[in-house]
Amino acid sequence: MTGIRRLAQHLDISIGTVSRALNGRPDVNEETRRKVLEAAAELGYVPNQSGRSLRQGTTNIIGFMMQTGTEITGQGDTFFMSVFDGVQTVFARHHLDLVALLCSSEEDPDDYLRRVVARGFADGLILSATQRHDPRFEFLAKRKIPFVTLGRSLTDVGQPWLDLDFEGMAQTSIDRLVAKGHHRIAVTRPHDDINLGHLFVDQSARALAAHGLTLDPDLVFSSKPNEAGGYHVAQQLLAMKDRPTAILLVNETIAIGFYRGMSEAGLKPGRDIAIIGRQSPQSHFLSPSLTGFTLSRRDLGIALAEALLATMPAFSHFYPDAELRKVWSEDLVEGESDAFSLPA
Amino acid sequence: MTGIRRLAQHLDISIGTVSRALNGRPDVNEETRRKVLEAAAELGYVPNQSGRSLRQGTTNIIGFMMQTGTEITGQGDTFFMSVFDGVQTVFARHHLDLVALLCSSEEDPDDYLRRVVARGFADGLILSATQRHDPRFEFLAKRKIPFVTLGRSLTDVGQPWLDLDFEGMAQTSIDRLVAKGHHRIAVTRPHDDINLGHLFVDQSARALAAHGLTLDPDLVFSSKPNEAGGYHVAQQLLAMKDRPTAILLVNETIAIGFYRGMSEAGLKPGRDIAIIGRQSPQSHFLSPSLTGFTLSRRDLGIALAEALLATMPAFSHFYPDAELRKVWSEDLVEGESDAFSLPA
DNA sequence: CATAGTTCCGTAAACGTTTACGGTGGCCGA
DNA sequence: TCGGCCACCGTAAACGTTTACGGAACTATG
Repeated sequence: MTGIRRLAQHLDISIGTVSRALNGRPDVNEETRRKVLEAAAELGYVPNQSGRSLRQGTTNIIGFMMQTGTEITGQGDTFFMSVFDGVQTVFARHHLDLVALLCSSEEDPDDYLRRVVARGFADGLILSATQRHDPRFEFLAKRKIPFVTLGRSLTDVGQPWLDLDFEGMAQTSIDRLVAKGHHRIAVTRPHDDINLGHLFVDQSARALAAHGLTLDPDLVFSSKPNEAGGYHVAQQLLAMKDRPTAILLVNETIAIGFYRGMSEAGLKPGRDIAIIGRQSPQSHFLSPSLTGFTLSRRDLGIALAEALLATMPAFSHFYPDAELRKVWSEDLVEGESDAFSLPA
Repeated sequence: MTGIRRLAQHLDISIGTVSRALNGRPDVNEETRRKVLEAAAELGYVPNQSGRSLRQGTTNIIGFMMQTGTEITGQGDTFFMSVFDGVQTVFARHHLDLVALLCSSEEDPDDYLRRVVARGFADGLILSATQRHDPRFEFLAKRKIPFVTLGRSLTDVGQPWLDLDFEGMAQTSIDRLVAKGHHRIAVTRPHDDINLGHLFVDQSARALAAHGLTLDPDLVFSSKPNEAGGYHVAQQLLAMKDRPTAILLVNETIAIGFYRGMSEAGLKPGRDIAIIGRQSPQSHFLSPSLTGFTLSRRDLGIALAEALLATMPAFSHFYPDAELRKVWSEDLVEGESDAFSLPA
């Protein structure tokens, strides 16, 4: 005699009533519910997840899919850890278990997702490292699996997304640098069609245009989003005959490599080139200090979780007015890396 | 009509035979097995995991528990990502699904583990960030849940573990530095009772003793395993009147902070102080280059997976002679950070 | 030919839940 | 008194598998 049956026998009531009591159904006497909960705690009863999954066709698991190994994510990965943390706190309130599904570098993300879904692993999914054209979207939409993405994509199937505010960052940065007298300004963009990084480039161009300036195509650098990428950009940029006086480093981690590249060339950020980047735990140890955007990753995770739950029928009533699609603004923290200004 | 029943009906055989065919049981005609597999592929049938879990009492899931948010892990987290990758490749061969269980900074790891286990989440677990005295060990042992740990602990319940070769690193480092004429050598250790970091300190002392030297207690620095920790160590160390001429930075990421601390004081690694640390993707961007130990994280993950499977009855025959307890040696990559030597 | 053994397959129970359905008893109003 | 309603509870089916058991057909052995 195990599980709920044991509990029922111990209380001398039927298993149906026990189940109803535990699941908060209305049609059970409050007095008996009290007894059931008490006995459950006493006997240390916890419902068997396989049993309820089988019956309800639901797993109570949400998967957060990330890529490992490959340098696509690049974020130094503490980024995702923090976001995950925020997501977790929301789901915990609903007794949903959050697990990280790390797609190995050896496996195709699409195949991996297919396996996960075929196995009926999760009730909902969070996708990161979205691609410009991402087949996963349609796949999930066709199977009616609720999901939300961290990052935009051109493949829109109506799912909720959250993303960084590329446009806002570009606008703010350009305005700031132009005000300091710069007119040859370089920007970086993701090397592949990850996310909608091109929005950053586009908006930079528009912002420059508003000041009567143009974005030189030679000053758009494609970079892997890691230290090596930034280092490589520095090498390319410093080899130019007519090198820019300022640069926007849109990714979190590339500033570290860029600094290294500059110092090897005997140059100093903020003195020889103005830099605006993004803050990260690692960037705090750069010298001179980095001027860059900062982001509450945890809040981002919370918003991500709420957006997902808002689309799941069983939970949507908890979040009637969640923002389903939202760019996440970042604050600019001023450092010394963009101190370099040109005479008017 | 769904699932295996549909498949059976389509083939006009019994569901029992279908199940046996799919699960590779011997008592089924090879010809029918072929047909079943064919039809399964055609109809896109995949067994319902809840059903088999309920019946077999097994989930086919292995959980890799990590801590998030808190600075305990510190490894810049790419460390775990890489290890995870290695684990994954092994499990994939056995159709085991690996998920990452990230314990939030807000939750007690013991409570978190309790929840995971109560839910019957996984067939086996990998624990990281082991503590000097770790209650999780006995908890799992009592429930007879197979697990392996990445890191040693004084709480030994006979489970397999893999760990870094603290003794080897200490011995190699001390010998090397002493050969360069250093006799005031500092070492770092984890700030809390994480892992068995004290082994590093102990072995350093023994190695020094073998050279007729002693380890000054004032030169043992306790450090959080992240950039800030290294920075703090630098500040303490540089403020000393009789400061050491060399230091061992046992953690992967603290060198970055230590470098920063030195440069702020106008000092240069490898010129004013000899440093031996540990390599990481980030440390490649340090200048001067770091002399440090390097580790095949992926291989470590593979060994970890094999050690776990070796203790699980259903898989142990695949790994008859897996090494269950092993320190993982690292190679020393020579850089410029320990160039500083003293005249004999 | 009788017997034993082997190979293959069908039957049905079991895993632990949830939930539709129906039933009992009490209360209330007509 | 009766019918109806309500609050509560028990019964049993269902979810999709796996597997112990037994049986049928066939082969080998004497």
